[in-house]
Amino acid sequence: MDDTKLATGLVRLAHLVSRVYAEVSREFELTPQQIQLLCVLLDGPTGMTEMSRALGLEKSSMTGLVDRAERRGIVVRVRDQRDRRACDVALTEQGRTIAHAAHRKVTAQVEALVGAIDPGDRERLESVVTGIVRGRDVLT
Amino acid sequence: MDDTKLATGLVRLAHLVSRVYAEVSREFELTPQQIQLLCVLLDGPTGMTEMSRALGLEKSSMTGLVDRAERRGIVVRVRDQRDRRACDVALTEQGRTIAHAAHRKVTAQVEALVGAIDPGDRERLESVVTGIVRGRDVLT
DNA sequence: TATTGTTATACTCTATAACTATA
DNA sequence: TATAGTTATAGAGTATAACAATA
Repeated sequence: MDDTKLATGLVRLAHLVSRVYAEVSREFELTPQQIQLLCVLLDGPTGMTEMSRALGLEKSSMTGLVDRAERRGIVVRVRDQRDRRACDVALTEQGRTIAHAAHRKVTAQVEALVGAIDPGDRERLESVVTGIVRGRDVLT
Repeated sequence: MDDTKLATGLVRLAHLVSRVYAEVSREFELTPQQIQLLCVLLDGPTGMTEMSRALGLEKSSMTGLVDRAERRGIVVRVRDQRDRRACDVALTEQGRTIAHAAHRKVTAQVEALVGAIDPGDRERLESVVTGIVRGRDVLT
């Protein structure tokens, strides 16, 4: 009974997925973090504080990340009218296009990684992975 | 038939694992990359070129990574006697201790993330995940 | 006073290009 | 010439601490 075998496998699988993420990001000439930012913005929170929590970053790190993303024209800061300390981050049109395209590519490549597996296994794996992730992550 | 559900779940899982990795690394006052380096050295290649391939890094990035790891006393460069251009990187005693401890912690936390699942499912999943990862990754 | 976000600073990570030394 | 690794450089990511503006 090796209680760590599944965990070890999942860690390795996660590394493989990270590699895919990095490769796809490069195709768009962006960093993995910038792609991640775009994907969060697709259907996640938009405030700096909320996003830094979602991404597990300090607020000051968010500032820099958004600064650089803004310089690249993929997001814009929008001042919040109700609370003038706050701001929302919004995708530009280019940002949204890249977000969707990157998501599609990553998904396709990860799917290719998984390859052909028994449909029953697929369903089991899906439900386990979904169970693990549910409520713990905002990312795409 | 949603062909992207599993892939999306795996991407999210990868992010969660990265978070676990980052948190554990912090406990040891090392970066995720340094912990990864230690884990590769536990049973992977030891030459600079081989390792850079295993980690998906440029040789020059490896140089810096190993420089900093060496400064921290967790690895040492050992000159290769047969080929005097090359060097092996070896774990120090402290490095080996940290590598094992970090691996245990990461594994335990991911295992906790997985939670209780049917033993039959677990076995199936193990073999599926192992199949996906086999031959594609050296990391722990 | 508490919260939102930024600035200043220091380190780390990474890639590209040019290089040294050895094979 | 080809290979193993380093150096130089530039940009990106991150955290901590101190700060400004607003609530």
